[in-house]
Formats: sequence, C-alpha cells, structure tokens
Amino acid sequence: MNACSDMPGNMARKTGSHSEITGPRIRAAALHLFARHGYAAVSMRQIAAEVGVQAGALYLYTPDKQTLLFDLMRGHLEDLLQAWAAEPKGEGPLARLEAFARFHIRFHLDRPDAVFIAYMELRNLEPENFASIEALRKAYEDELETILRDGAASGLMRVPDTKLATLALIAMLTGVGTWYREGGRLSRDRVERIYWNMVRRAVGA
Amino acid sequence: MNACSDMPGNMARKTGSHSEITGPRIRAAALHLFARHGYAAVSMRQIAAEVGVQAGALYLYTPDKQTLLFDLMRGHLEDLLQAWAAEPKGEGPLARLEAFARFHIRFHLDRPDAVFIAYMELRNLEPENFASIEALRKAYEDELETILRDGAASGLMRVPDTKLATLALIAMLTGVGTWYREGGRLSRDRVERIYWNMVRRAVGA
DNA sequence: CCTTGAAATGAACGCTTGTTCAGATATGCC
DNA sequence: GGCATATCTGAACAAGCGTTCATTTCAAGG
Repeated sequence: MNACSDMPGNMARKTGSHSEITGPRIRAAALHLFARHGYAAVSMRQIAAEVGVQAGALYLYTPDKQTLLFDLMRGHLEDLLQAWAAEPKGEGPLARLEAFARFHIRFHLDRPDAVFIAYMELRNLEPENFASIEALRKAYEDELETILRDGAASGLMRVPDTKLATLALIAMLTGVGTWYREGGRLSRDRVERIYWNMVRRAVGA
Repeated sequence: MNACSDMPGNMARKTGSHSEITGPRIRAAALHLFARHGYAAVSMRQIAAEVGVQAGALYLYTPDKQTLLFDLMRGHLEDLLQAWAAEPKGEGPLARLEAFARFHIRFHLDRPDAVFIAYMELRNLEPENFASIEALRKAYEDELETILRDGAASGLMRVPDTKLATLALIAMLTGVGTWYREGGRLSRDRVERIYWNMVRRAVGA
C-alpha cells in the first residue's frame, strides 16, 4: 500500500510541507463522498479508504473533519466568484443577464458535487463557518440582483421585487443540476438556451 | 394519510392501542430535528429527549430509524398529492397552471420542515424506500407536466421542452421555502402573485 | 381487591465515531 | 553510509451510535 512510490518531489519552500498529491486526493474523495452520502454520514475512515491511506493520515492535511467540509465549501464559492468576475459580460442589463444565466448553468453543471455540498451541508457548519460561507453566497446573489435592479431601472425588465426575483431565478438555474446527466437527451448548449429563454421571459424582457 | 408502516404487536384499538399522543409527538420531533440537522446527524436519543422519553420508548412506535424517516417522507408526499387532488383547478391550461403555482407555494410554505426533508434526505433512504418515494414525487411532477403539455398543444404556452420546463418551474417554486419567513417583508399573497407572474411569463403566456 | 396489559424505563449489547500519537517507513542530501 | 525530514501506520481512547429487553409503572375492568 504505497500509492506513492511516485515521488513527492521537492517540496516545502512553503510552510505547508504536505504532499501536493495526497492533499488534493483527500479533497476530491471528501467532495465525492459528502455529495453522495452527506457530511454526517461519511466517516473519516471512509474518506481515508477512498484515498488509500489510514484515517490518521488525514490529519496531516486537515485539523478536523469540520474544517475539511468548510474548506471544500469556501473553495467552491471562491472559485465561483472568481470565475464570474473573469467572465465576459457584454453591455447592458439584458446582455449581462444572459451572461449570468449561461455562466451559472455552465459552472454548476461542471461541478455537481461541489454545488450539492455548498447547498446541502450548510446546516452542518459551525456558526462562524456558516457566517463566512453565507457572506460568499450573498456576494454572488448580489451580482444577479444588481443586474435585475439595473434592468428594472432602465425599463428593460419588469420585476416587482428584485430580491425575490433573484432568489427565484437562482433556484431555478441551480435546479438544473438535480436532473441533468451528461450524454442525456439534451445537449448543454440546448439546456443553456432553453433556460435563458425562461429567465428572459420571467423578467418580462 | 400517514400511518406508520408497522405498528408493533397489537391489533385493533379497544382501549386505544398505542398512545395517540406519543406517536405524533415522535413524528413531530423527528421532523423538526431531521430538517434542522439532517437525518444522519440526529440520534434516536436526541429525538427521544425532545419528546421527553427514553430512547427505547421510540421502538414502540417505529421499527427502526430508517422507517421513521421513510414514513415522514411518504406521509408528506401523500398529503401533497391528496391536497392537490382536492384543489379546485378551474378550466383550461392557464387556469390550471395558476392553480398549481399558487397551490404549490401555499402548501410548501405551510410545511417547510417536511419539504426540506423530502428533498434533502433522499440519499439516506435505502434503495427500495427510495424507489417508493421517487414514484410519488414523479406522480406530482407529472401533474405539472400534463398542464404544460396541454398548454403547449393548445398554443397557449410556448415551452420547447415540457420535461425541462416542469423541473425548472418546480425548482423555482420550491425555492421559496429557502428564504421566506413568516412575518417578513412580503405577505404570502404577494409572494404567490409575484411567483405566478414569473411562471406565467416563463412559459410565454 | 386483584388482574391485565400497554407504556416507559434504564441498563446493557456490540459497533463505529473523530481524534491522537508513538513508532515504522521511506526518501533526499551530505 | 548515515542523518534529517516528510509521510504514514496501527493501535488506542473516550464517547456516542442504533437497538434490545427484563423490569417497573400505572390506569382501567371486573
């Protein structure tokens, strides 16, 4: 049970003197198992087994199980915000709304496990971790709300309540992950287009 | 309605079989705790403590923890189907769609805990229980899909893919439970109306 | 009064949990 | 070769898990 006759390479100019192979593998295994069975239902021993190490080895990479979950969620939401910031958005509220809808679907279809966890495991976060994650999520929602508010202000959209519309649209778009399966009846592009049409019409544009 | 799968060794109700007080109290406590912390994170001892009995007493009312979860979910979905069947629906696809949207929001706002569980704890069901619950959920989705198909066939709605639209709309409507709080900024009736307008526009009607 | 039987207790079962840590193992550098 | 250091094992810990069951409590019926 070596799993690592392949070298750890030269490491550790940084303080985090841990393997750059095992660390990511632990995160991947935890992501997969948490998404499939839920945080509380997955034991550290199960995660370790999926990676091919003993349970004790996990603690070289994470101080405890709770932090492992928190890091996964924070990593996902930071990726989300960063990817959206880097997304080309076009000009005007309508173009931006389309960019948002398509981006959201694409991003979420690429990471079904992380999306599932970020939504389902909020209740398993300790209070301060929860607050930290909620702030990130709020920042993302604000991106959409700003678009809707601009759209309403300029008369291009009809949304009686931007906050409500924001949450309704995000719920709808995120829901795609609950049923979409790769290689299914509909292509990603077709899904993107159909959803975008529903979003556009829902805001009266 | 929602009867327990297996009432323990006891026949008809002469002097009142099992306590008609404790049974429902267990279900209520389990509903509340499962919704708050998740099935896997809640112990039988915690449920018992909330009811005010010892853990062993729970087994007078349920054969095991899994069945307790299953009964909660089945009861909720059966109530949902029955309530929709009893709902006045009006005539024509558009009236039926409005009835569905408003019914769905109203029903789900009344039972946030049960809704949460029915969606989040699917992965904690053993395979045969899962299949049974999925069938009920599918039956409900079919109600909406039928409306959308009729609406599209009669030219009253524009939905390029009824299956996709069904799932998108249900996700949007169900999402209301994640943010709505009693006594908040918006009245139930206003929420219902805003959502219904978004639904109507989303299907191009 | 006694009998009945359901309702609940409280201790016990075998097992799993997250976490710790001394010791083994492997690798890179001198 | 030998030293240093990063990585991992394997056993151990206390605590908690779902579940069982002999025993107690207690209201009701004859």
